[in-house]
Amino acid sequence: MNKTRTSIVDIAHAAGVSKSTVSLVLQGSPLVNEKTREKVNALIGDLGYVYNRGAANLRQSRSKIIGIVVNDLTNSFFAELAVGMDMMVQSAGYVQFLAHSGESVDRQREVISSMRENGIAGLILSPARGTEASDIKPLADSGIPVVLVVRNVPGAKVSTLLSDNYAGAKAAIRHLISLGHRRIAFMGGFADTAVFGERLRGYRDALAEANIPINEKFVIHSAPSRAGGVAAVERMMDFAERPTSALCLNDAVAFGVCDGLRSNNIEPGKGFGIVGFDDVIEAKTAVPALTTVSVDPQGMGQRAAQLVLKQINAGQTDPESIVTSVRLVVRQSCGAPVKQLEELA
Amino acid sequence: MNKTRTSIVDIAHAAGVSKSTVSLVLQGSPLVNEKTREKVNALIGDLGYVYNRGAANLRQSRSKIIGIVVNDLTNSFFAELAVGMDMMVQSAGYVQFLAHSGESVDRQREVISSMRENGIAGLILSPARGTEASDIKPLADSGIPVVLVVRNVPGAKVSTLLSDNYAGAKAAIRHLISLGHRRIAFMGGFADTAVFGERLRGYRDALAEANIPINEKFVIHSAPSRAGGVAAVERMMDFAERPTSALCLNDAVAFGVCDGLRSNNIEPGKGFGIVGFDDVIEAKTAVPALTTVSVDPQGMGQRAAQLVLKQINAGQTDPESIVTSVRLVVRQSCGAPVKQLEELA
DNA sequence: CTTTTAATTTGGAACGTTCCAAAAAACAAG
DNA sequence: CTTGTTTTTTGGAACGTTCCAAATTAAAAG
Repeated sequence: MNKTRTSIVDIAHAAGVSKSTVSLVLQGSPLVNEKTREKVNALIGDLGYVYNRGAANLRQSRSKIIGIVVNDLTNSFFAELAVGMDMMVQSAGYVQFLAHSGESVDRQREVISSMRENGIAGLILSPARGTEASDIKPLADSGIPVVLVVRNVPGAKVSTLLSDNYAGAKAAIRHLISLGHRRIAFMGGFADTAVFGERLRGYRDALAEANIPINEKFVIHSAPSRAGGVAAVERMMDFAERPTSALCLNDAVAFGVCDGLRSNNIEPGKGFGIVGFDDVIEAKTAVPALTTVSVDPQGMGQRAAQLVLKQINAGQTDPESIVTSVRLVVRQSCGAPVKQLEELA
Repeated sequence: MNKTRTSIVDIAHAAGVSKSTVSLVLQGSPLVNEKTREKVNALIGDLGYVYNRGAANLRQSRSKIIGIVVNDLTNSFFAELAVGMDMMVQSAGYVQFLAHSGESVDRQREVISSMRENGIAGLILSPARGTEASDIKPLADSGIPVVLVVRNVPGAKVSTLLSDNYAGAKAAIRHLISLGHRRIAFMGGFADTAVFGERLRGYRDALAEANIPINEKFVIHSAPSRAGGVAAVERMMDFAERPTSALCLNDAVAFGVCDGLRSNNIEPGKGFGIVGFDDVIEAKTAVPALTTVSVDPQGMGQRAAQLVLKQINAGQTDPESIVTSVRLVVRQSCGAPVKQLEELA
């Protein structure tokens, strides 16, 4: 109903002080006298004043807004990542523009440029497939800290926070080998992402280490989703010599593989060993509980937020590359007894 | 590297025109001469100018920012809801503050007040459990359109967009009855939410309609999550006379129920009929594919965004209450042949 | 070449803050 | 009562836009 929002000068007028004093009160300055502070604070409540952070941002030419762009919010791994960031960002007194690129680089470009116009202080980006260094260059050049999470972008000179995909995959394969498996597949994903490449490399190296020859047919490409997991199993059923177990690109694929096996009357975890990757929240409660490489997306989100906040506060700093460690959580789906392996650095 | 961001007056100076003219160009006004427009646009590219939307917002005292608060992003129903909103919001040229309240009203309050300080033009809220009318009153009073989605808040005089929980539950139960079930449970959820109440009411009425007496033991409360579904089954296994099927509060619970049945060696969809609610993306590909009441969260998100955008553009309008229709999607988990029932109003 | 009309351009105030240098007030010491 | 010190308060400029009324320029008409 108010024609015009009440401002700092309205309360200054009501309190019989200057707008500067009110401003001082607002920022909790120790310079102001206790009595005037009280008077002003009372008026703030009474007149229903709401602080205009936009005006402050303009004057100070810095904002308390962090941009977050996530490639796929409907994937629970990324949703949890976003939640982790959200926690950190909020508790640092910032707000976030959180957008979903849906794996579209065009969309991502639009969103980033819009965030830029709105004056973000930093950006956390979980890049869409196909993102190029040029997509983030202008931002970084203008001095806005950028942190890349989960996926890297070749050639980008910004900070990154990636999980140790190589070590995780290697640990998973070693475990399957220790259970006696020799015909081990790698399911899900396409060759165009760094994540896929690193995990596959871990798979290959672990097999080589155990002197198990690699059967290229056992690397089964498919969409990195639940449906992709089903598809991969269908493909596998045609093989003359079938694998006895599989490492999946991520948990979504692993669940799909379980589904696919069931519709072929194979009991996941009994007739076939499955290891996922990511340790999404449902991994624990699924039946069979999923053996998986735990990445702790929420924790990763928090670290990413901390990193960008640190860079914002420090002014410009050199890009930092962090690889977060990962651990294999052994549950039922690989057919092993339940126990937690210790953290592997 | 730039000490100071280049502004409208910098390019005005470079182009030898006034800042007003540049402003006109920026807003695509037809008043400006084609040649000057070109000159200005060229300079904008060359000098790497980026529009400062914050300054514009300040001057115009309206923004292009929409606040979205979601109670639980890690639940894929809400994640998809958010994605639907995101699409609509972006394509209308707005950006969004998207925050996750984690079902905490305190958190939600903080987040809303922070959004208010940052000058949102409208708010879409999927409220945390326990939200009260007073939590949104100040916003609504100051003329900012608010749209409540999925859950209602008693006493709040704002627009709402809810799905037809009652009709959906009723349709689901009728279907189970038509398949010959008589002992039907209702699993998941607690009595303190409106959604639970409405779905339960549909359950009761459908049973009453068929003259099936209601066994209060068959309403099994539990957390509205996958783990809650497992827990509900455990509870059920102790019953002397067990249900033969269940309507679950939502799909997450339904998946949990499948898990729980399997660990008791009951095959979901064969030994026990299950119907979910929401139709999340995995419902289709799960094994068995989940029979569920489809709510189309993404579509709902879009409609919510449209509604709030409409209200923003229309200035202040009266609150509007929309109930979105819902349809039963019959898949495998209830043991029926696959077919789609038509939309029920 | 003047007048009228239409097309373009332009200062400057305003939006709600912060920040600075400086003024005012309060207090203490001589 | 001065003077010096400390505490508190204060105008006014600035941030980067938009918007208005008015000025300037170009085109058309006479």
